[in-house]
Amino acid sequence: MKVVIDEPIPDKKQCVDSLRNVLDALYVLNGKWRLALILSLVQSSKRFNEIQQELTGISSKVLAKELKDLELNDFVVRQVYSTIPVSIIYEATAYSRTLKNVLGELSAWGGQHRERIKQSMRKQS
Amino acid sequence: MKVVIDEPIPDKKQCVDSLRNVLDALYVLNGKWRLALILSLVQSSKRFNEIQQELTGISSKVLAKELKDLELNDFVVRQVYSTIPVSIIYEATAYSRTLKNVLGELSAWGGQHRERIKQSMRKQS
DNA sequence: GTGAGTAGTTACCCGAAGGTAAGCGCTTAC
DNA sequence: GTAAGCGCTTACCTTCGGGTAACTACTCAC
Repeated sequence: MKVVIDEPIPDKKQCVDSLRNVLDALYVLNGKWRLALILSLVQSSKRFNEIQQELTGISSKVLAKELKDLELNDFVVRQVYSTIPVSIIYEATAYSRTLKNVLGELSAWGGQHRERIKQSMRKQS
Repeated sequence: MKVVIDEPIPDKKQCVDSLRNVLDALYVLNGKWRLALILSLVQSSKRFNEIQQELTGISSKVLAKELKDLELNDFVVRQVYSTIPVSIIYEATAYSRTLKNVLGELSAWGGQHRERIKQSMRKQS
């Protein structure tokens, strides 16, 4: 590891790296519903219609597409249980659960963000 | 079958709340460049062209639009310094810095996600 | 005055994301 | 047999995020 003195900002490399990491993460996680869908399934496995009820507003078309994508990328498993009639349950994989901290922080931030918005609404009126 | 305590999952409310929080957070933070742009400016204030070089691939049009959006939402301040010629510096606000944990977790996850992808590439070849 | 740099704006275009609505194959309930 | 629920699929359409490229207005250096 050679240290080069002509780097004005000391930890520039770290900055560039973390930027790249975030860009890479966004590449997979980007989308209106994706992270929320993962969170929903991490909280508990669900069937198609249950998810659709929880994520109010998502259309069946988009949900089906998102589930397929997430299955391909190993975030979700589609389990078919041979009950009568068959139950189709979507389950989060262990890999989805590596997003636990991300989702936790995002939820915390989202909560305080909503509070902030409420405050600024009050001021305006 | 109706159980008297008709909440089967003990902390269901928490689940629904965190889901709503994530949805609310995504509403503001969603977009291909948004979070990366915020991170870049949290790391250090920059001028227009510097940002464009760091976020390789972003067009001037999209960058200008994103900066305007972020300024409106109080994530970024556009500072004009009357040097000769004037320097226009974009700075992250304190509110951007409340995203520190989110960005940290996202970066950490992005890093290990890239490793994982590399592994699976190797297996396939 | 010519070229380069800064900080954008404008016009045009494309593709993907996402919404709407309808339908399908299956089964169970009435 | 008819309706209703489940798990989707299909066709259609709209919106918008985003890319390209050209251009502007200003200043400085040569």
